[in-house]
Amino acid sequence: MMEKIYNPHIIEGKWYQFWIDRGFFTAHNGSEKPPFSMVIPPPNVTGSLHMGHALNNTLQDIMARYKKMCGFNSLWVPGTDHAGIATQNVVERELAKEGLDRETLGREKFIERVWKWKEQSGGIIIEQLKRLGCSCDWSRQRFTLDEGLSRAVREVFVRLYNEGLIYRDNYIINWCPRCKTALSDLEAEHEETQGYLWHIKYPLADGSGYLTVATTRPETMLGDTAVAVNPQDERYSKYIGQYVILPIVDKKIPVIGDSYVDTSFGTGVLKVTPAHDINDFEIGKRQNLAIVKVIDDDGKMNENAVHYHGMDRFECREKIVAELTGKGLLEKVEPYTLGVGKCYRCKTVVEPSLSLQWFLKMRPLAEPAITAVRDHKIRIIPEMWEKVYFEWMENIRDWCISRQIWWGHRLPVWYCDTCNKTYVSVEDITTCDRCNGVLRRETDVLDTWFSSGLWPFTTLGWPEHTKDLQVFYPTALLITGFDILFFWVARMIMMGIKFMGDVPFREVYIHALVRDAEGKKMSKSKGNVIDPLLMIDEYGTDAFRFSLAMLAAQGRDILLSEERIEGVRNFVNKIWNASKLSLSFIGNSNYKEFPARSSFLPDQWIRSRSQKMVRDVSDSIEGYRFNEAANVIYNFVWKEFCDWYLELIKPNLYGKVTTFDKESTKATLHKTLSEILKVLHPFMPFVTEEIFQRIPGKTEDTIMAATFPRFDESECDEDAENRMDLIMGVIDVVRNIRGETGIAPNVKVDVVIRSDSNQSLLKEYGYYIKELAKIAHLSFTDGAVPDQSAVGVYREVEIFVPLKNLIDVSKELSRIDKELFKIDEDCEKVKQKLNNPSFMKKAPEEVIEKNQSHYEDLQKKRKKLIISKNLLENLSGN
RNA sequence: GGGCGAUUAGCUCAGAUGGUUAGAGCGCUGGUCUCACAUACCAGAGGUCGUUGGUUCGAAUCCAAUAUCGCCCA
Repeated sequence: MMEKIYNPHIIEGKWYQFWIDRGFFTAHNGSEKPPFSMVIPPPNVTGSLHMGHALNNTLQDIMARYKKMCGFNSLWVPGTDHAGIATQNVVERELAKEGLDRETLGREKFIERVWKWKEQSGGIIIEQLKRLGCSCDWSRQRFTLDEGLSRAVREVFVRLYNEGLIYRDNYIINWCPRCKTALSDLEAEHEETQGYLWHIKYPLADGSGYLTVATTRPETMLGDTAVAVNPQDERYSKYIGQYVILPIVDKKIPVIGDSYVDTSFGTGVLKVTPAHDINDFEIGKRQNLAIVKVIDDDGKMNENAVHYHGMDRFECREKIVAELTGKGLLEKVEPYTLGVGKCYRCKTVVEPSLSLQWFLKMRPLAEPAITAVRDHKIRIIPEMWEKVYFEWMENIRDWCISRQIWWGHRLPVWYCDTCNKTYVSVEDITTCDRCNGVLRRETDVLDTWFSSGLWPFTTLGWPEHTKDLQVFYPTALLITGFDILFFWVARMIMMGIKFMGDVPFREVYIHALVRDAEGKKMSKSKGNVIDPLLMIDEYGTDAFRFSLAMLAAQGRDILLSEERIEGVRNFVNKIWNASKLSLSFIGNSNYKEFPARSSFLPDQWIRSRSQKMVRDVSDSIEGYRFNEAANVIYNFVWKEFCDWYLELIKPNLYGKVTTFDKESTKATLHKTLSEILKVLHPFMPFVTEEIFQRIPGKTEDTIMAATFPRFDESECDEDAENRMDLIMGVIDVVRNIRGETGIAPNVKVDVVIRSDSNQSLLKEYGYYIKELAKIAHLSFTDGAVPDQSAVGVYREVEIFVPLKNLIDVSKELSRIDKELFKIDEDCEKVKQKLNNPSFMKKAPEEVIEKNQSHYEDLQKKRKKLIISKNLLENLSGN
């Protein structure tokens, strides 16, 4: 017995466990079937499921289940990312609560502690993915710090180093004073900030005056080693070669000429701080300038900052401005909007700082990765993102890969302090083979994204030559959000090509970001997050997933609101109830070998419609138009299947009409319901499994193993659709008249129909028209029309509803007027087209024909309405 | 500063390669507890598709400019 209201909670856990127990998620690399593989964008171990994950993994699961049902050997590899900085931050916060910090604990103990934490709470997100219904192959679950993956990372590092692509150098990097580590360029997020442009006078050394520089960061002046002007700048070129006195520090620094200087920015004089600005650093290199660091790793001023030594950099800024003002060296201050780099993990303002770090040379890796996309070895969908990809890849800069944290892959690098030799090795080493000195291992770890960049092949077993790699690499598809296009997707492409000799995936589908109903990015600080788990608890996984799919239009942000999910919850309930009714009709009959053809028009019609639904859904999924697919199903199920088909078969199956063969209808119902469930399954795994299990004669143990319906043209029947359209149209007209004239639903009306060419059809299905339109007596006429009737027209059929004492004539008249007005409007538009000689000459024939027949239909309808209007006017006049 | 995207009903959004007579959900209005479902059923109102030009027989759809909003990169 099925409940009146669908209750997801008793059902979801049950079937998920069933799928796991029966191993339905496990892919077999010995399978004969063609492979379809994806790797999950590994969520952070620290993470818990947010809307972005929910959308991302829902879409992946739709593809995984869909492809499996289409006969593919479908593999979806799950796993998590160690998320270096984020995880370390979390554990450090825990330590802080105990009054500890990692320094006092020491590296080894700290790492132990993180692992412990990971074992305890690192699995939350995996459990949440299961609640989302994800059909990941959990037997292949990986973690970026797994032994296997760690070995792969070392292997890659060593190879890249030996090829000269990895190098160690002093360069300006983004330093986070709070996380106390270097960051890559991508990890510094630029944020527009209201600041100031301070104009500071630097006196000329010869006392002949001064040059005014403009800067947004006065505290860095302490590290200035030159001022630069553009040699083309007539105002200043004469000063090149002279010296200015750096205020506060009281040091002589040269005035240099460099074409980098933008003459239109500020005063046209640039202060050059090679240790704290990337462009200044480049100038410094070109011009052989001294480099003076003034800010240390804590974000505090260092010993070079004279009397500001030890002061916080922002406090120092204020103090310097005050000092300059006092000395009369501050010319003016103007408000200025500037982009400030912030740490993507902790939002602290990053400090561009000269530092000895490890880098990966990107150009040689980027070239083939650009070509791969350009030659469509990888297709990025929507295509728009290809442009973004190219833009970034073509301007790529070397990647700072070393981090001064502890949680991560420690660089496989050893130094000999005795003879200064550097070793890079896959295996741990202890002694210097040159001088026998004791080796010291590099303390830095790698950027987390370094290991995730290897994800598509390391998860499949690389560097071992595994069967999985052979079968499942390259993966077929990657589904991810655009926020990690550079962080992750681009790097995987480069690494895949480099180490596997082939792209890591054939297609990349980039989906939008989930925002709140106001279009704002969901964030904890804004308090506008919708917790997916709460939504699942409240409305069920299926409703939640389907909502996301419905909203997942390409290239758009997804604005999610709870009302939306509620609406879909109702849809799930609709499916549940429609299935309940259908199953009660079907009973125990399994219809495995039932003849295809039914003489009952609604059967022919729904079969035809169902095929088109199947076709449209497949096409949409294949094109990653998930919203389209979801909408097609939604409309088919609710409108065509429930509102029309189920209502039409009731008289037959309840035994009120015996004209048509019941068994054919039941067979059709059986077939259509099965098709609906299968098509729906990738979107709504749970409810479809639950109902599928109740269908008599099912041949598979699980709907997961059922075959996704294939478009069957032999079931399409244009004629049946056309005839059904007429019947539905006639019913609509009667309903419309009833509604518009205010006839109560429980009051039955009489209807007279006049139709030249469709009378027999309408007579044949008269009973059904009567049922659905609440008609007492339905009769047909060839000539005379009933008095005092409302009239409606559908195609060539005239429908008369005698109103007698039922309604107000004036209401009916205004209804007709309204309709006439619309028809006249349409007529005018079409007539204009048809009267236009160029249209008639240039438009394709079928467009002209369509317009002509449309015009004729409108005219016929118009005439009929005018007649009935006159009829009513005469009557009301009497 | 460079690039990209958005602007369609009260709200949130659909509308590949131009032929639409502009759709949906929610909300709203009116009516129904009709034997699967009131998480439902039936009916209805509501839009000159941001603005201005252009291409075309024909533009929400293509082009250009402009406004507003958003994102990315520097």
